[in-house]
Amino acid sequence: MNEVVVLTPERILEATEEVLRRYGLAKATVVDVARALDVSHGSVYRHFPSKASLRQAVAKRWLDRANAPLQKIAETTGPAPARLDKWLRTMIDIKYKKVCEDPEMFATYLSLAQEACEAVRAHKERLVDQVAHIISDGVKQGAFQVTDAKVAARAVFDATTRYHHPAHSDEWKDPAKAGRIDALLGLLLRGLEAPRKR
Amino acid sequence: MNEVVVLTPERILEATEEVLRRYGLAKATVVDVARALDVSHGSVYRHFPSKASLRQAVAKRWLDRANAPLQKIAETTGPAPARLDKWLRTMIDIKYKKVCEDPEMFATYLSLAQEACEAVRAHKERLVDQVAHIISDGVKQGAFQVTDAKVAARAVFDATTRYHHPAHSDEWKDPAKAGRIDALLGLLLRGLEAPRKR
DNA sequence: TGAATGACAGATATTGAAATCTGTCAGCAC
DNA sequence: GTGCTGACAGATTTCAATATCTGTCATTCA
Repeated sequence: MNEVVVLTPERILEATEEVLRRYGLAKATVVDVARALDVSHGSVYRHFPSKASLRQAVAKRWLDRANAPLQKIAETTGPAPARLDKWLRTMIDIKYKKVCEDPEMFATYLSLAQEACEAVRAHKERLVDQVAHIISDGVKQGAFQVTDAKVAARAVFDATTRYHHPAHSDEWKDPAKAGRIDALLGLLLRGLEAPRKR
Repeated sequence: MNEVVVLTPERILEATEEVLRRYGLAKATVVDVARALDVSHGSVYRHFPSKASLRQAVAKRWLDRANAPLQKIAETTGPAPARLDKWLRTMIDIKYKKVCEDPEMFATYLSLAQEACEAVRAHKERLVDQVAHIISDGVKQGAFQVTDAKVAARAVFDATTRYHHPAHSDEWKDPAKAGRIDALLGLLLRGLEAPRKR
């Protein structure tokens, strides 16, 4: 009787994503998820204490997937300025591609993320740590002049908000975007490389 | 019979703001505005072609009021770096004070602004021009090393988005905010002052 | 004559009853 | 026992009728 696949959190999350894709955030119900898995909705509650926690788990998965490629770049070795440039452009690109490929699903994940703000906070923290790691390398290499890598990383992260924070996604189609990003990243890199005065 | 005050666009805008303050954006109707002025709602349509245009005019007034103190700073003379720092901190402060003093009204104006996106675009353009003006002065003074003041101004404006764009207003109460702003502005000023390589 | 009115049509918002959903739990099946 | 079911109470959402609002315009008034 092991032909019947066991109901795991993983399978539920998979089904939830599918249901969200199909019905959208507003219409997706726990009953729908259960129906997709061909179980009663009570069973879903055996694995997730509430609909909110199920949604949070979906959001977390999504954030983790977005994090992976950036983590890789952060761990590379080589000249820090080029790496930081690459990292920032990749982050911007990931978000941009997500919103272009499937704007509806992007909006869904966005609302989901707003509910799971603690997971988002942790995600941002990880990203800032990656930037701090690159900057720290840059200091060791003598390329960057920075007192506190973490503080500088946060400043760089803040400074690029406009190009990676979903709240601004409707401005990402601006044809002048590429040039503006070049100017911004150039300014930031110069700021990191410049000798400190204050 | 001149005791009866004439109905002017200005008076209508005044009354509209009052109605918005009282009833909130969702509940404020043209009929309410007319009632506040003790005229028929048809009369309001003699001065504004639609409810949307009335709202746009209110938004525009609001943006103009926010612009005035910044314009002053931009027109000051003196060392550009300090002026730029002052200008940016003032902009951040204006927004912060607005949201603290009356969060509800801030939210109202925010929604209003989203509808009047053309007016917002023009407002931002004015602000960037002010920054460009300061940067341009800095270049003349030999303090800044910048090829294109307007491009650099846009980069600075973009970089500070997190602290002046209303979409992030719920993060402005962060106790670490002051330090993060210091780090960000320091980074940007160093970037402007640093000799260009690229 | 030019500003204001108020009645009107169509669009939009409100409301309350009915339907659906969330979360719980006693009981069933393996 | 462990994992699932399905019926249930209370919360939430839907839907359609009802009310209100937006925008127009023929008419009134000074």
